[in-house]
Amino acid sequence: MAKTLWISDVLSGSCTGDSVELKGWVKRHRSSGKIVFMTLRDSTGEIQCVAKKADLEDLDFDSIKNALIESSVILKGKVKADERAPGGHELLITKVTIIGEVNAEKPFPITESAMEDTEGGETEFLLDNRHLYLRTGRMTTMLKIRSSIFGSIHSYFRNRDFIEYQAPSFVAGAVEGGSTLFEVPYFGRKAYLTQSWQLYAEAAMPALERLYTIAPSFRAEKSRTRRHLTEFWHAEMEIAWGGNDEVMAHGEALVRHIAKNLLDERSDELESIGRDLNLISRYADSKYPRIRYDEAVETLQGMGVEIEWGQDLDYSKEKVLTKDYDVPHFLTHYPKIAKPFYHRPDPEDDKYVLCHDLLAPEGYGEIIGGGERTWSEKEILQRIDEEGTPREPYEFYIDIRRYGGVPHGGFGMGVERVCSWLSGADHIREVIPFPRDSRRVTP
RNA sequence: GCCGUAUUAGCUUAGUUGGUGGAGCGGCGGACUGUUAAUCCGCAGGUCGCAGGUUCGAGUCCUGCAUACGGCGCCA
Repeated sequence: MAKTLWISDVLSGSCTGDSVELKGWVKRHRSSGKIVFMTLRDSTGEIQCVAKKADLEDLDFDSIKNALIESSVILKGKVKADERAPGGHELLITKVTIIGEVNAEKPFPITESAMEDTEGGETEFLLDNRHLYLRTGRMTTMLKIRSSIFGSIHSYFRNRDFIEYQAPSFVAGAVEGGSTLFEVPYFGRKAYLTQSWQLYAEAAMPALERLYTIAPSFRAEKSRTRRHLTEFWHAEMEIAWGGNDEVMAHGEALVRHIAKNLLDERSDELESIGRDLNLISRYADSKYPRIRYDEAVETLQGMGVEIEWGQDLDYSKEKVLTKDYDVPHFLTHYPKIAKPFYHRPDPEDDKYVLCHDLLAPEGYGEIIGGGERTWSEKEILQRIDEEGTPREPYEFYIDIRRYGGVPHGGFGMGVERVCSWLSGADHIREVIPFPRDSRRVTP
């Protein structure tokens, strides 16, 4: 039963003239009485198959003529090069085996009309039928792009002697603000789903020195935007003996590595969804500029945008700011009052912290947040007290500083945000198989 | 939490100043030996989101509710 021949093999021309067996699903289908044209798809592509009544037994002819969309079939036949076939090759069918029938009373619900571009992304119907929508061309392409990006993250870090390291998903305390924690019952106590690997990564930093992960993070944000999910995949790294600049250099190199690999591995897929490859080349080859928070605020004020020093830069301001950039850029040195305690104050001016965000162009916004950590015991206690944060839940975190603290830092990258940006998706939901947001946990 | 928009057949939708809800796709039946989202003929399929109200009469006007989608704050 194992499958050894894929549609992409046939389309490449390597078996033209051969008698072959193809396994796949019926994508489309048109018949003219004594001839049937059907499009067979598998994970690698689609090919036109032709059944002529004279070439096969009546039973086989009828079964392929009546096979509904998404029926699974095994077709035997001869591969022929033919200019009239989309893709240049077709299969002349001689034998048909229907493996999984589709019932006419409940035909495949995802029709062309259901996938017509309705304003601003996917309809409720497609979201409800996500389990079936996955097998359509656009979703299949997105999943391949996503896989390439995950692979690139692993190869970037592993090629540089980073150790992959896992943190728990059940945690007792917050990384970000407490309001965005998912609370789960835990044998009579309360636990939370993790928002970030970071605090646990810092614990392993003295052991491994260079570490990374790709894992889900959970944020109970009610945000309904094209860049938010409640469950997203988080690529995070942490390095010992490094500061903000080193971490930023890794962030830039990682993103460029992802863009370059994506061009190498998935150019066809990018083009099939209408993505301009020149943009991806530019992201792969350019340096990413770095600007300080103060400069950004001045620029915005110069443009007449209402913003006061100390205020965080929200999405609308990011958009104004990134309008004139055609590559990602870093925003650094935010005011201390806008950031949590684990960001290290700048020794040259402690109004600021040593941090950075990487903002993607084309209006996609923040894809990376990172920086240097507050690494001495004295400084971390001071920062926690300044913020009015209770010490107790962070005792283990403070301990790390009590036993040979060293300068260190890291970043977190929203993998779906990167996928969404590089693929040019309208909505972050398009790049994850089963998206989770504040209103949807099904299917 | 806030603001906005929508809800008509399995899907995408039309529906005028209130007067017996139309179409395309998909499905079923038929014709057709080179189609490209094939074409042509026919058939089935609707508590117009739910509950009230106004009216001789409501898909259409009003009120409430539900659900969804879009956006904001926050963030990756």
